[in-house]
Amino acid sequence: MKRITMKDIAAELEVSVQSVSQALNRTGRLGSETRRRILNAAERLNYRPNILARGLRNRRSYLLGVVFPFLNDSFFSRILGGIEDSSRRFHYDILIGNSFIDYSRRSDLNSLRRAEIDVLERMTNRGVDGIIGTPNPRIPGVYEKLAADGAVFFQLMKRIPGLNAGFLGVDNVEGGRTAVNHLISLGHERIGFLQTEFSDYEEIKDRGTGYLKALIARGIVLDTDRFEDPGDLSFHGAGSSALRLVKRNPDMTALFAPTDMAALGALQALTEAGKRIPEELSVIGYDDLELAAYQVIHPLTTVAQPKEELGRKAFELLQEQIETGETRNLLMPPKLVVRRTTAPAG
Amino acid sequence: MKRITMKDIAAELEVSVQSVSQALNRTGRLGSETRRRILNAAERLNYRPNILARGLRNRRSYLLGVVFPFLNDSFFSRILGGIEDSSRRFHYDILIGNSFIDYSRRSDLNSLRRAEIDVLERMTNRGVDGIIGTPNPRIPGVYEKLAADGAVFFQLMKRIPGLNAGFLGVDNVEGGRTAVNHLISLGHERIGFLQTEFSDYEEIKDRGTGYLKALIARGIVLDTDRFEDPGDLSFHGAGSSALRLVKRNPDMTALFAPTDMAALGALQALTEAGKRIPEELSVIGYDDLELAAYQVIHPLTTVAQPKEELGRKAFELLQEQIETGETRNLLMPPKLVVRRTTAPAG
DNA sequence: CCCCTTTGATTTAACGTTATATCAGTAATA
DNA sequence: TATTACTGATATAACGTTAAATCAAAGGGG
Repeated sequence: MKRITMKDIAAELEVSVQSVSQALNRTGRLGSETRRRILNAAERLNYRPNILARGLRNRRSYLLGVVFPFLNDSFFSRILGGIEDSSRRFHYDILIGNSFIDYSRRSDLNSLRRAEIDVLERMTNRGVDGIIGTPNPRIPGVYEKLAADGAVFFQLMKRIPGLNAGFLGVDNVEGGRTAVNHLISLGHERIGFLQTEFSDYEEIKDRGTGYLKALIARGIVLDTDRFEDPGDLSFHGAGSSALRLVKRNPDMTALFAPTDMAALGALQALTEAGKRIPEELSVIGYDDLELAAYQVIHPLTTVAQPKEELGRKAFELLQEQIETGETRNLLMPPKLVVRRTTAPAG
Repeated sequence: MKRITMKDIAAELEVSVQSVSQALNRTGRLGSETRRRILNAAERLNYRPNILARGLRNRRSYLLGVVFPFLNDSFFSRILGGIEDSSRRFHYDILIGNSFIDYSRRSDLNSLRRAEIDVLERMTNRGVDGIIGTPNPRIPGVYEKLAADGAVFFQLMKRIPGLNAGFLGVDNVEGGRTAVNHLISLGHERIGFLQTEFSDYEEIKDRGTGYLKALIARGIVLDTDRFEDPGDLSFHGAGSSALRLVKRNPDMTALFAPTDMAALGALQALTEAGKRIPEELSVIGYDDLELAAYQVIHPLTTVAQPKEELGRKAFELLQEQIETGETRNLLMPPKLVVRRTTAPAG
């Protein structure tokens, strides 16, 4: 079944194609009677605009690219949901792509670079008005080209130093401080931190900075070197780290794990080692994954990042950037969610 | 910075635009020397094809629509990852949309219908070659129009009765049977089932059918009415259901929860009620959400649906449908994942 | 009654690409 | 040498839409 075009409507009513366009878009000055007839015919013939053609002509596609390292990740997919939620209202459609950023496996940078460029090029070739993405800071020189390809880029969560593009993230230093302040306010002083061993996990480093700042601000004297353990922060890696920390610091009463996954790994390992939580050791995580909320034995106290809100906000900022050309940077506050892995120090 | 078009290359080399097109696409018959010069210039000037224009001309967009009830859902986002994985290789891009718009508000069928139609229309207006989606069977008459709008539709996970469109799902009866057979093989006979109270959860009903069939096949005599409890299968609802079941059947030694979320709710409620799992009661779930794998105390035995594989396969089938016009239905086998919530009956 | 403005509509051209037809020149065939 | 067949390139038109220019007719003011 052939799709109805403006041409068809024009032929049907013996008016010009332009009149049809004007009636449908309420531009120009068309007699109300003619407009009515055209609108009627469009309805009757089930006319649907061809957005490709419109985009070609207008050099404005109302298409948005969204590039995340992973799509099959609960964290990013919730952000995506937020973006979709907003963009729909403004008649933007979303083209998705993942860039395969893979920190843990240390896949070679060149192929990552290729993959990332490839996704972006495919999007710009489609004429996207803009791209929201979480860039890989280890791969420089990828996003700089974007502007040349006519697309506006907006950075979400991660940021390329010196790149002239908007950015929205969460204040990780503040988040770390919030987590540790919570522990301190419960009476804890000897607080451990699961540090990352990878130098480019900037969010984790920042959360560690927040940890230190919270301690200093409260005047807590601590050999933090002894209370930090650099591991890989995977479920199992974090478990090992936590055990090492506990062994090294028998007097430790609380632990700050900078990701929920790490917190779960720690919980698992510690529980199996016989530690009672939170009676003997308080644990706090970071991210508020859905994983965390449904822990059967240990609903996890954590710091929440407003995922849907991040997506919505990112879209607003991108849109603004498209309209005005101005780039804005913004930090949203994280939020503490108290569940059942933390308790006053005995 | 203006994007380079074929026109620009043509002007630069003083050849026709058509020659440029032929060189780039290896169509027609162009002298190898001319072709070389054009390819060189394209490279040098950083030419990028305009896929909108190509799509307009070719009436083939290499665009795919993906419509799920939710985007911010770990289950669907993993499927999406699979689709993306495949489609990328064939130079398809993916337009996403979610059909269950008002998840916060309690929405009536009519607005759901509007939302679903809206998403689909936006996609067809973009000239997508096809749409992969999980339709809402409670809303008939939505997808029938799609063909008229020139788009191929492929059903994933859920199916509209009588709709002439391909379908890919998981065999839920078989899955239910697999789960219960596992319990039976561990020596359990008095096995409970968390039934749904909603009549249109066909997957759950099917899993229940599998439950019954497994019992019959092994010659187990059971008052299944007494061992089923129809609840809402949410985390908390499943918890209440599980408690009711246990109270009503003190001799019950195993429980089949037809979703992981329900299983977690049951675990939570049962554990709090003092039930030791799996010593006193075996529990098996369904879905293999990431939630399940990381249960600290109770890593969950479950039936896994191959999510990424589903996505990939769905794409293959859709592509085939685009190429040949033939629609295929397919059922993939679910897979048992044994973890720590099941043990031999004491 | 003529000029000017307004109203309502059409014509033209363009967005970037590509299928089809065409054309000029050369080589092969009769 | 005239005819045919190929080779390498170009010209034309079209996909569906819309901005800008144009045009015809009607109304208004002096």
